[in-house]
Amino acid sequence: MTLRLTNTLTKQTELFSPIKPKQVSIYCCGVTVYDLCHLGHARSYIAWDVLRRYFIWQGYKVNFVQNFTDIDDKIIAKAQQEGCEASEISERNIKEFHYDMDALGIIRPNRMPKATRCLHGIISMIKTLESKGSAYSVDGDVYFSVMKYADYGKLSRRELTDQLLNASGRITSQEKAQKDHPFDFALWKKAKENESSFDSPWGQGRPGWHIECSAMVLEELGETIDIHLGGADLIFPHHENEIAQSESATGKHLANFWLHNGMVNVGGQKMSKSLGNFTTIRDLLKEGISAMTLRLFVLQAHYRKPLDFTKTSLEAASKGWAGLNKALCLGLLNHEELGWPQTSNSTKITESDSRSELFSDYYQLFLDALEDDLNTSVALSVLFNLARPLRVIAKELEYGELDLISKSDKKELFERWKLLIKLSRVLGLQPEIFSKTSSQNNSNLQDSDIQEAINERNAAKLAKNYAKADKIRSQLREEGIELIDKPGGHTDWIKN
RNA sequence: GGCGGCAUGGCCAAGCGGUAAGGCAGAGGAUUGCAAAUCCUUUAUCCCCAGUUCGAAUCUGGGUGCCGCCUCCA
Repeated sequence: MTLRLTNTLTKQTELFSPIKPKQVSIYCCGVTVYDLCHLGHARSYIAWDVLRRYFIWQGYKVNFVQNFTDIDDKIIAKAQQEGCEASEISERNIKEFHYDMDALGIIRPNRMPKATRCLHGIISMIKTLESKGSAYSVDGDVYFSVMKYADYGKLSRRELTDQLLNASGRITSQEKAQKDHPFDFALWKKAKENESSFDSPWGQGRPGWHIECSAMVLEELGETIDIHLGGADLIFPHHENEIAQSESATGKHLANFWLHNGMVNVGGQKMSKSLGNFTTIRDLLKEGISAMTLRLFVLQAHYRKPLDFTKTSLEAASKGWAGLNKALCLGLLNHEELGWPQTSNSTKITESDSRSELFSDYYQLFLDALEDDLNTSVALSVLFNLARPLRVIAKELEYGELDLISKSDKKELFERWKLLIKLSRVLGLQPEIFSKTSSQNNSNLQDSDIQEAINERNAAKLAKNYAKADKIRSQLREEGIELIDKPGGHTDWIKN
């Protein structure tokens, strides 16, 4: 295999080779659980889900760890606002996080440690850093000394002296006074009054933001891991600081590969909580945007590039998915007519049996695309090309022209469909079977009412009373019911 | 001020030196009483200028515009 990934550390697209053969250790920076996740989070975790599915597909044993930051200023602020414990806020949002990620079809990480449950490892690492002279404490706060780490800035490629101090305007004057160097950062923060806090050798307090990841990587995966993941906005300072801490503490490289995903933009600007221009995953799902549409939307762009979120682009993805889904559903809904074996809608990703001789060129294109730094745009184009003839069949089935398809064609089509299903699964795209009488029926009409209206319209059509027929049709349309006339006088309907 | 990214058809988006994937929209066609839905066909020389090369969207230099990061951030 020849997987190539763009490594932020070297700025090169490098051949990936794991520390242990056929095994890969991955750490992914998770969310701070103070609120619902938005589309930006979805993009990040969908991209990394595809990376993980690729490894599983290729027979790797993947150990994927992703943290929950369950204690921080915003969680504390929200708890005070709601008059509850910080843990209530974080536990609630962890549940919400799982709900959204499960809905998006993201495979759950093998382990999801919480910062507040890793205090032992965190404190022990801070002590190590203190003993090595990389950290110092000031009145209950502990800081990491950036000048003690020679390679500081190697990930984000910046010279501290060239940086605008306090560009974000978020540093307090107290902090400034305590620090030896302006870029020193907190490992442990002294608790303010009435704040959730934990015991430590430095008094009551809580861990700084960066240290939890360093401690968790060490505890869960070891000193050096294969891949470290996160959003591009974490490169500096978060990942830079993580490297400084971990490498100062262990003397080893933290991660061989650093991968960063690009941001989701809105009107050219980054989607973020602080700008208030975000759309939550929950809202999108509630609006009826399907999880697979969101996956397709995200995967149509390369993971490292910015992706602009607009209503139009989402609609385009939705329609694109509808077409792909039609092909994917073919073998599940119409296997009897086609004489195909019944296939379960399994979600399993396996390498075995997915290399069909008939369509090895598609297979190869797809594999090459993913191995080229996760080029999901090209991978998707393979899927669409694979799906096209299947969509034709779906249409012919609808019109009862099945006898036009020869037996050998049916067999070949089955191979094509099987490959499509399997490759789609690597991208996490699962067929979504909708019944027209879905529970989300928001119109007041019963199925029987609709059928009655259709009968009435068909009678009008036979009498060539088209004005009446069209009136019935437009009335139904206002209720969100779209009529589909089929040959032979039969009329089907779908709900928009 | 420093570091980094991006600029491809109406919109989104691949492309990594050999003459532009894919999705959406549009147009034409099949089908239809007309529609809708569906399927088929079809639409670009790649921000500007200068260079390297037999050949550049792709490399080099110079512009222009947009965005991200510089201690909340996926």
